[in-house]
This record gives sequence, structure tokens and C-alpha cells, in this order.
Amino acid sequence: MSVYTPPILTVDNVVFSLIAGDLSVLLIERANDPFKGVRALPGGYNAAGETTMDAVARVLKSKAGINLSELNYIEQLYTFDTVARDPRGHAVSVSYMGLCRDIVIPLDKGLQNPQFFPVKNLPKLAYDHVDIISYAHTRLCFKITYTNVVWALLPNMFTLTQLQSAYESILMKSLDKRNFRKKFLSLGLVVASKEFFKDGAHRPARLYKFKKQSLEVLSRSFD
Amino acid sequence: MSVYTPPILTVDNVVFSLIAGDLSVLLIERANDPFKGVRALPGGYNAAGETTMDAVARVLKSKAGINLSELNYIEQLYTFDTVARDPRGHAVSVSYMGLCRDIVIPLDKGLQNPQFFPVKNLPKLAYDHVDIISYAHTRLCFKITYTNVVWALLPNMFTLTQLQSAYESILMKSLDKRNFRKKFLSLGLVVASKEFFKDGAHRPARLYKFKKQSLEVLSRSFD
DNA sequence: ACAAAAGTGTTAAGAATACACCCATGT
DNA sequence: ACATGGGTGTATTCTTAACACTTTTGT
Repeated sequence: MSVYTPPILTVDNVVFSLIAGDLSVLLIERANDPFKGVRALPGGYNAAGETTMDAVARVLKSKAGINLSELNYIEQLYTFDTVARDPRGHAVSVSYMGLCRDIVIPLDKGLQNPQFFPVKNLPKLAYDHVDIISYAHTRLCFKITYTNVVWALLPNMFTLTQLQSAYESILMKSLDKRNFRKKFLSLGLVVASKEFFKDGAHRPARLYKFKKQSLEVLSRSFD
Repeated sequence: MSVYTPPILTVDNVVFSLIAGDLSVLLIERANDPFKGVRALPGGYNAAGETTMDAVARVLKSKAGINLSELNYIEQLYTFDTVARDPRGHAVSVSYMGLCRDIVIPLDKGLQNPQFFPVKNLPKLAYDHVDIISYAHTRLCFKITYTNVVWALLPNMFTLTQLQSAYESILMKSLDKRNFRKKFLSLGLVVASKEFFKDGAHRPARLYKFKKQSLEVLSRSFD
């Protein structure tokens, strides 16, 4: 094994957030070739001695100015390894999905122009990043039906309409209001607060919060 | 990036089979240190220019004498990357789960003593391979409830008792016979043949087969 | 005739779906 | 008073879960 040369190892991070009601993904603009100026997931090299999560944290900070702790949830997705995915040579990429609330992206000169883009209207992307995003989106669609993971995308207190609209944005289909509420409340994941959200000329909406802001797997699944 | 050194990349393959009614996993015996003589998953280095699936195929053949094509199903599981998992240095391992029927393991001198071991009674294992097997088992438990993937573990023709027993071995719990049959048949994944399986002093059992021997995702899930 | 596994049906409880109107507020 | 989004209930269908006896065969 003395002549063994490993492929290059990279990480790529799909960070989802609900921006103006749309499921959106964080993209940077590549600073160098290949794909200079093209939008891409925040990603980069993984050196020996550093875990893939360490690499994700480092890259997220250096390219998008975001701390890993600003993500409420993160999980590993899949490792993309086709030999031709990087024109420079064989690069194997471990992908992650992160979820966050409305987040302030710093406007720093050192960063690679990080911005959120709605998933339903993505720009041209570098590498196989469309596939990675699509994989992440599929995973998220499943995950919100059998876990409480939406908490990671919502503010601490939210209305049931906001909650339903989060599901609708992710699943990209509309749901029946009465059935949604009945079912979600029967799962017992959220508690009603005594506060209301007032917003314009209509009845104020009761605010709810999740009992646990950590991953719970449901006994019966949703939708 | 000229000083960039990637971690070593390896693959590990969890091959499940039902042996004498027990969910079992293929293990080899390590030929060299570290963990010389200890049981381990068939795994090994992944060189640049080769996909992880290529590496899985190569390793499976060279260490266990099995061709990738003898597996009816294979999927990538997860990438294990804790820095301390290999005492020799940082090694990132992409793990796979393969499923096969009763298979003939060659008794070849060049091989690393490949054998199937029941999951409920595993020997001491090298590295973090217990964790990898446990991850694979969990994945398989989920997968059999929302897909037709058991086909990959069963012979072409099988009785409903065999099918139920496959579910019971994997899920490690017993199921109600009438409910199991009613539900499984209502899914429409299998067709009854006109043949029967005779086996001792009792009523012969009708043989069934799967309509499709490829992955199908069910609309409603099972169990 | 008996031992051993195959095969079969009903009832009750819970979950999913479809669907339309009144309520509280600001202007 | 009206426009806006918030909030609620019922009936039907489908799914799940619990449960025990008869059938076919070989010895």
C-alpha cells in the first residue's frame, strides 16, 4: 500500500432556510476556476486529522460567514464520488444538510457572496450540486413526515398557519387546513402559548412552540 | 492547497443474508495488524480514480471471494469519519449495505476466512464495525417497512411463512400471522404461483414470488 | 389418530380524507 | 360594513389490531 493515493476529500453543505415563505438554499459564488463566478454550495477540502463536520464548520465560516452553531440541525446526507464530478481530478464529497431560521448573512468582503436562493428557482450551479440539493430536498421531505425536524426552520414561537406553510413550502403541495391542524396537534409535539400574533386587519393567531427543540421520531408518520 | 493532505479513504461493506432463518452478516478475519485475527467487515482502501462502489467490488472479491453481482441489492449507508477510528491514522470510511440470498462462500486459501455470523450474536469486531453493522441493521429495519427490499434476501419462490419469518428475523419481533398475510397481500407486491413447497408431515405451503425484483417504494408503509 | 405447519375472517378502534362556515380584528 | 386571515366539526372510508379454529399432509 505504499503507492496508495487517496482521492481528494471534500465536504458540501446544503443549508436550508425558509426565506419569505420559500424553502431556500444557501449558495456562494465560486472565487476560482473551475466554475469561477458560478453559484455553488459552500464546500471545500477536508484535510487529514479533521472530521467532515469540522470541515463543514470551517468552510461555512470562511466562505459564508456563518457559524455552525447558527444551524439548529445538521445531518450527513450522502457521499458523492463519481470520478468525473470534479474536472481537476477525483474528488469525493461528503454532503451535509443543515437547517436554520432566518439568519443574518454578514456582508463581509472576505466572503464569497453568500445568499439564499429559493429551491424552486435555482441559478446555474457548479459541479453536481443540483443533484446534492435535490437529494437533500428529498431527504427533508421524508424527514418532516416522521420527525419533528421542522422546529429547526421555524422561529421559537409560530402560528399554525406558519407551521402549515412550512410544510407546504417543503413538500411543494398544499394541505387541508383543518386536517393539518387536527393531526399535528394530536401528535403532541407543540404546546399552545397564551400569546397571539397580530398582523393586519384580521383575527390574531395563537402562537405555539415545540415542546422539544431536538430531534424526535414520531410513532405514526405524517401526511 | 499545495500542502493539502487528504485522509485515507476506505470502504466497508455490510453484507446481510438470512442464514438458517437468522439475519447474518458477512465477516472476514483480519490478516494484518491492527486487529490481526479479529473479525471485521470486508473493507479496504479506496484509491483515486476508483469509485467507492468499485472499491467495494474489488474488496469483496479479493477478501471474501464474492462477486458484486451476487448481491441482489446494494446501497450506500453513511460515511464514518471520526479521527480516532483507525489507530494508524485518520481514515474516512464510506459504508455500504448489500443484501443477498443463500450464497456459496468459496473456501479459497487466498481469502480472509469469510463467514456469516448471526447479527444477534456477533464476535468481537475490529474498529467501529459494530457501529456500522448496527447502523445498517437500523436502515434495513426501516427499509423493509416502506419498500419491497426483502426480495433481495429471499429465494425466487418462497412461502408466506418464509416471508414473515424474514420480517421477524430482521425486525427481531414476532408478527401476527393473519394480519401479516392480509396486509402483505393487499400491497400487491407478490403473486401466488401454482406450486407448493412440501416439507415434512404437514400441509404444503403455496409458493409466491415478487412481481418486481427491483426496489419499489410503497405508498403506505408496513408495520 | 396424531403431530405439525398452512391457511383463513370478523369485529372494534383509530386514522385519513373530504368538505364550508363563523370569528376577531383593523380600516 | 367589509375585507382579511384565524379558527372550528362531522361523516365516510380505510387501516390497524386483536384474536382461534380448520385443513392438509406424513408417519
